[in-house]
Amino acid sequence: MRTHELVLQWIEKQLSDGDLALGGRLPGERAMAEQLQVSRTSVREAVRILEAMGVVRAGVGSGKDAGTVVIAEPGSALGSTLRLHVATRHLPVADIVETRVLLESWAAARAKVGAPALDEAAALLEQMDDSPDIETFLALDARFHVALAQAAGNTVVSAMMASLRGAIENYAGKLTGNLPDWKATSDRLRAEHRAILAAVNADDGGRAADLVAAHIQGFYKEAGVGSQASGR
Amino acid sequence: MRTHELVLQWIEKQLSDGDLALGGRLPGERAMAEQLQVSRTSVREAVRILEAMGVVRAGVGSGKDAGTVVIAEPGSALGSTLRLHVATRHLPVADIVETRVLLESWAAARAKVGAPALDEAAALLEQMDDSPDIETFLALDARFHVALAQAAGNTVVSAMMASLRGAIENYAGKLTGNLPDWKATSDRLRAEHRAILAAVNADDGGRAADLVAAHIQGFYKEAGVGSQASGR
DNA sequence: CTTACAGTGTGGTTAGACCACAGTGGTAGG
DNA sequence: CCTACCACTGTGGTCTAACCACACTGTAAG
Repeated sequence: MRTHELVLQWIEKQLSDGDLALGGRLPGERAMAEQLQVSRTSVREAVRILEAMGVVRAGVGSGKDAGTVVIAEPGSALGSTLRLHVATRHLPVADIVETRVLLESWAAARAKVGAPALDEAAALLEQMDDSPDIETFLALDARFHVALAQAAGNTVVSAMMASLRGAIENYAGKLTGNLPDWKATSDRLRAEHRAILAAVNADDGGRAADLVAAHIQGFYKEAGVGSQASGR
Repeated sequence: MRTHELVLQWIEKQLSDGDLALGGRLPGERAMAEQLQVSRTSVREAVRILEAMGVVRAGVGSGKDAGTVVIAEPGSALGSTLRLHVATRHLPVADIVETRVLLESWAAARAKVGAPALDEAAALLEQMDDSPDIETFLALDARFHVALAQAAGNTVVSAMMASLRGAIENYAGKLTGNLPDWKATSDRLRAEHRAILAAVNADDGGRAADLVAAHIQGFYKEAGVGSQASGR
């Protein structure tokens, strides 16, 4: 077994045993190295991996943002991983879109009326009305979809949904260039968002799921991603 | 931007541009360091991250298994990430099981009759008949479920399903200790497997999906993971 | 022709040094 | 007394240079 894996095991055990909790701080790299009798390099490699997994965040200096602290951001981490695999052509964009439809439809159908995330989603829609800028619109759109997914109350589905979105974020941005009329498209997307949210709030899960599926597929279809789409 | 991120960007660009393909070899660590004008340490941190993502595999020595080669194993990588997050108590096991049911049901419903993966699944069932050993049985069971998921033809769903399974593999192993009668349980699981496969081969997707959902939920319920189950 | 072995290039690991950064606390100047 | 400055301390970030184990390759000895 390689040295940095030993460090990983040790840290994972600390987490499992509850000796290290969310928001907690890892010992300094030098301290860990001495404690485990390994070099600081090996400790750093382990920390790097955990950072890539969204399990910790490393900060220099001193004070509240300093040191290596335990966080919980599986979404961005999974997103980076998927993005890389898309780059290797092993994961077709079409499969990602299809999976997104699957997860988001399920989440829309299961969304709990009254969930705080739904209020956030509504607020985001208001902001989108005043955002003609494409970048801003897409950023808010992403947050809207994540909020919707969170309303279903399954953290794993939320994380995966966010990661799928993140994996093809750049890709989606480029696709807007294919659109003939951005204003018309964004108006339509806005209307669809409101319809989806209304269906969810009316506790009509089936309708909400159908609307979400059509919403996502419609965008990629208009932008030129068919079911046989090639990567990039 | 940190140095190792620069290296990551460079490698990702090589992948995106097609200069580096699946099965391809990265330049040696020393060569990359010189080419990018960074230290070998930073190159190694980048490689570690890619390795954790299942994008590359590093091997010592020389010859076929040596060097750092591009692979595509998102499943195990995502699984490790999820497992760590389960350790932080941020991802409840119940959510993982629920997501597994969602993905596998979908895959069972979409499985293409005649897919090679179905033949493999059938062969695995034969092997399971001769495997009274719990460990062997569970390993084959995992492969059976993955094969079933692959028959739907969506690489992202396959990878995620495999990762979910992997994330709670140890957990599932411990759960078998809760079972009153392993032989009875395994006989039932075997029968359910055959029923699922039969439904898929009969192109009865709806029935296959229902059977899969009941199969997975049944196991965890019998082993003591309720919908409100706590992690570990 | 076979065998043994030095050579070469790979990743794996280590030690030690220096840097930038951000709080902390003492101190000199107002 | 108060304020502004600045050295101090501990954090992660980076780099260099060396050595190791490994696995193949080519060559030389038998």
